[in-house]
Amino acid sequence: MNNHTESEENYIKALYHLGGEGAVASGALANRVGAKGPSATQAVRRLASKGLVEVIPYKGVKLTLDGLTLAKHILRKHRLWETFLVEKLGFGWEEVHPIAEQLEHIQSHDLVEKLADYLDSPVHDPHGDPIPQADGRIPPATGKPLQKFSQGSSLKVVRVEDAGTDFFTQLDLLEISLGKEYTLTSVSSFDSSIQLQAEDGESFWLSHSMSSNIYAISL
Amino acid sequence: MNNHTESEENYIKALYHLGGEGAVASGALANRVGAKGPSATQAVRRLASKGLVEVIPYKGVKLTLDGLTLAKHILRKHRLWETFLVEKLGFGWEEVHPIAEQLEHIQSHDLVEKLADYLDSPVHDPHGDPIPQADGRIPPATGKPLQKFSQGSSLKVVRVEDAGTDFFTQLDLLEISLGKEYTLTSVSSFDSSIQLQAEDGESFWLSHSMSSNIYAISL
DNA sequence: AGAAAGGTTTAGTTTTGCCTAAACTTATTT
DNA sequence: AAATAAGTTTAGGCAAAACTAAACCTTTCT
Repeated sequence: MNNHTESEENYIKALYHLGGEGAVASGALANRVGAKGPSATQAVRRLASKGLVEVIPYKGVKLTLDGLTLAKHILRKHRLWETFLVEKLGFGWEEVHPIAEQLEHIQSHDLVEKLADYLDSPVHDPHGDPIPQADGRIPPATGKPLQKFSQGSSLKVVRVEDAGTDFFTQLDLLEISLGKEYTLTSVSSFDSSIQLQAEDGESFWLSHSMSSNIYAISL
Repeated sequence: MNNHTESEENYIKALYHLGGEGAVASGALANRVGAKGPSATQAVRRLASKGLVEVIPYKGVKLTLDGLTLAKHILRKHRLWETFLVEKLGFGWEEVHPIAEQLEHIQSHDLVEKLADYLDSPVHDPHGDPIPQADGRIPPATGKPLQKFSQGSSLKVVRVEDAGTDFFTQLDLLEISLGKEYTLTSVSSFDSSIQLQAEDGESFWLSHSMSSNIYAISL
């Protein structure tokens, strides 16, 4: 009951991302894993026979408790590896996802815990996403999107959504990174773009599509 | 031509271990990868169609140049990961092999080179085995087995064969590790066991089966 | 040289995991 | 309420990778 294929783990992960503890349509699932409908239906049957999901035909698929536990464990590994890649090996945050997708399937309880220790038991990964802990608990996701802040507020960037390579490149260009602090100096009522002022006084504009993927807490 | 399955890589690795650049019988190959004869025959056909091996039916299988390059690259990854697991994560040298067998299949050129940098471009892994370099060159395997040394010689342990968990446990018990220096004080002509004296003056006996798996250089 | 032994390959089956095309359910629209 | 659209599942293939049983080369022994 401890032995899962990479494909199975990918479906479990997708299910968790799409629905959490709730039900997911097979089409959406197929889409997420990059497969066609029938492949998902079939995969889901295999998962059901292992007790990892519950299916109501034509309605949706839902993780069981076992499936949920597995999903969180895989996510834990994924985010620990991402942390390792950025913190220790010096990768940029846009590069780590595909590599962590491979590393998350490595099976060794010892390895995961030794890696976590080595990284000083991190609670957030390089994107600011919470890392599920060994006991299955998940730290709360912090921050709210930038455009939820009102003009004049001081804020600290704590998380960014994984919105593709171009998004990350743009972040790097603007020298935005986790922990940086800004003041929201202006909000355009025309296109919802916002203006941030950095601590050094420099200020710049951010499009709506940029700011909606950047999360911050107010200071 | 850059995309290989885990199974394929395992056959390539086995081929390299068994025969290096020379030919290997399909039975021995099957044995090494833990499969039956027909599975090996079939796998070898797949490899041949990708240009990684040359087959002479009923005679043997041989790595092509491409196959050899791939084999060395996998071995490089394997030994770099073993080094990481021991040096950075604090694993014992008897624990790392099965984990490295999984990690060696991770595909990312960047990852391998960043890992090597992070480990300060090591030339030997935790067992003293040479790590193939990025250009494909392999540092010479150093040392000769302990029983090749004559009484009275001073030596330094530089390599141990992977002779199973019990062997490593025994090494740990005797506090033998790479880099340690000893004087060979005595050789039994009866059972070929030998006596070593450590730098602190402590001396102990080693059976033939222990000493034949320990390699050293003379000082 | 002929026969037995040993190892290798072929033949046919199984499981995972993907695909396309066709059938079937559910939801929406008129 | 019937028809159509949209989404889901079944049916039937295909490739990788393993297996057993049977056929086939090689080598070795008498």
